[in-house]
Amino acid sequence: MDPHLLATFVAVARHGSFSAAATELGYTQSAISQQIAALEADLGLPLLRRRPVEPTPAGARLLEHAAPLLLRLRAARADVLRAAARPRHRLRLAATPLSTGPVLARRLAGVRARRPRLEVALHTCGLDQVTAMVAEGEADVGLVDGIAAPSDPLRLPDAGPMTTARVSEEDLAVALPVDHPLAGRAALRLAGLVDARWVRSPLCPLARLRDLMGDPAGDGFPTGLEHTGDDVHTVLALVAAGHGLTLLPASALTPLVAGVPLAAPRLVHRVELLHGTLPPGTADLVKDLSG
Amino acid sequence: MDPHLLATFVAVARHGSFSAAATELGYTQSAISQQIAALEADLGLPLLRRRPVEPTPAGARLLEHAAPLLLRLRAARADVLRAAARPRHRLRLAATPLSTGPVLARRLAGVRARRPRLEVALHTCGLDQVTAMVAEGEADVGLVDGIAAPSDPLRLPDAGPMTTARVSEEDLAVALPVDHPLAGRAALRLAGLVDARWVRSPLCPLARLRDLMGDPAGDGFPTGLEHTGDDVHTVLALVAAGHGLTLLPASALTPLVAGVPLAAPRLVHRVELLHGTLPPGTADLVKDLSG
DNA sequence: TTCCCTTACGGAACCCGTAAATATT
DNA sequence: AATATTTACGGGTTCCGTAAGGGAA
Repeated sequence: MDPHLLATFVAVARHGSFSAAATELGYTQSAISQQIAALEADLGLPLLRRRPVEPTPAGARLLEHAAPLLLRLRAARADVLRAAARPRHRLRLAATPLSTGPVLARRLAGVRARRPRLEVALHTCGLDQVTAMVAEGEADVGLVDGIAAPSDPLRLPDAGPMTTARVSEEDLAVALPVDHPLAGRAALRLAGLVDARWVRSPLCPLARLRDLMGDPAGDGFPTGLEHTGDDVHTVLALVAAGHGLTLLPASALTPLVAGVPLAAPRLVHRVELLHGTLPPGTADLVKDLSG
Repeated sequence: MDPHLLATFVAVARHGSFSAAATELGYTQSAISQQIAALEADLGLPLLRRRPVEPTPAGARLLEHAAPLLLRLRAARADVLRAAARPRHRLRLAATPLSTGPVLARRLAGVRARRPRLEVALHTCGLDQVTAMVAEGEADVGLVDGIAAPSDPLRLPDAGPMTTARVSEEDLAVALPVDHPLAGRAALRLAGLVDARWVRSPLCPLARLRDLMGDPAGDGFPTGLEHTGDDVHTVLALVAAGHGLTLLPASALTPLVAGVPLAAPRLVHRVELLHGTLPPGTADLVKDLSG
């Protein structure tokens, strides 16, 4: 189970082709063929069906393990190197789009005011990428958001030992078109909305909602439209146009949409700060950010 | 970061000696020396100080990553092989000692009554070993227990993607010597016991209690005596002899000790069932066990 | 000196590229 | 026939064992 072989296996499975994987990895097709053969010999099982190239059941299982394993390997390397790295006067932040609410923006402003020479780089992307960037040391600190019961921690993808700290919790609102029949309500219950049409987007993970409603595998929260991307503005526009509902922190609402407070179950939009071993000199800085 | 090198690094660090690690792993000292040199060259950092052999700060960080990484690697291999394995009429259970309460024992009896030809092997050991055994396929199903807020899942060590299911939740009791001044109380609050003397044992993880009391790094729950082992009987004897208090599920109490219900915070002793990909034919069996 | 790790060196195994063979569409 | 994977083979590298070389107690 050489990680090297595991990585080529993942590449082959992703491309569905030995030759394409070879091109990506800078090997010859022959080398890829030999590597896959070596991996299959090691496990004593066929992992890929050929022509067309697709994983066998055993291969599919291995694929589920491979990516997180390789990530943790990179994360371990990054963490060790980071522990021995020089102090920087540069803070690299990775954040999910909704994590940068007013609470954090204010704290970040405070940090910058106190340290005028500090350079801050902020990159926004999806949850998995944020955790991966923090794990691999491409970002010093990550900011992630999600929906949770009050004072419950977020459930984050596992990329090795990392520290999390609560940054803020904020009320959730159901975003609706302004002319929606429910737009006038004072508050809404989630249970009454499981059959409404929802916009599926990474900003509002419906699977998480089903989970919280005690219906993990169920078919609640049907989606008329699926949006891929990290863009809050787009989602608001989709909701305003009547494509479906979504759940957002109250501070993210705009005049484009109507926002009705979510009454029950009691859920919050939670923001957490995420980091591995911090480079020397940034520890107090992180403390300022987490409050 | 070859896992092979990582494994020898762990062995060397554990033994504090190149030669001892060589003996354990079946290599010559020279080979070990070269492997460590290769790992240090790969990372560009010294990982071990020599004479005496002990990890550098960077090496210490790597050690924290290495063990879980190697476990996940073995777990991935086991999971893939398991997916292709033959059905067995043998169920191998691994369980923490307190996980086998009356609820589970009854269900297990039911399963055996319905499947007379089924052989059951049960091994009890600590939490980390149970998860490792399940991950590596040495056990088909694991049973683990812990203290949690009601209907909250347990926090388990991470050994790769595994499925957990709630088996039972039971009230907790504070175990006291029968002649203890508090033994007559109708109920006790945990907050009033943070300064009492406790028996530290794997059966009642005090770190977890501090965590639940919102004092993760604190010095609450002082211990007069530390017990290592998986033995409930011994812990009860220690408590009865006045070495300290402990927290146990009500069903584990014996006449040796007095048990006072825990009133606040509301905590339960929770048992969960843990398994990876199940061998064909055992899926329904697991469903019976989890209820 | 003794113990223990490091370095030098040689043989075997491994890994990848070239190129020919083979299988599927 | 065309495309894509497998196999054969050779050169270069890696890896481990033997054996000699150092440094600390």
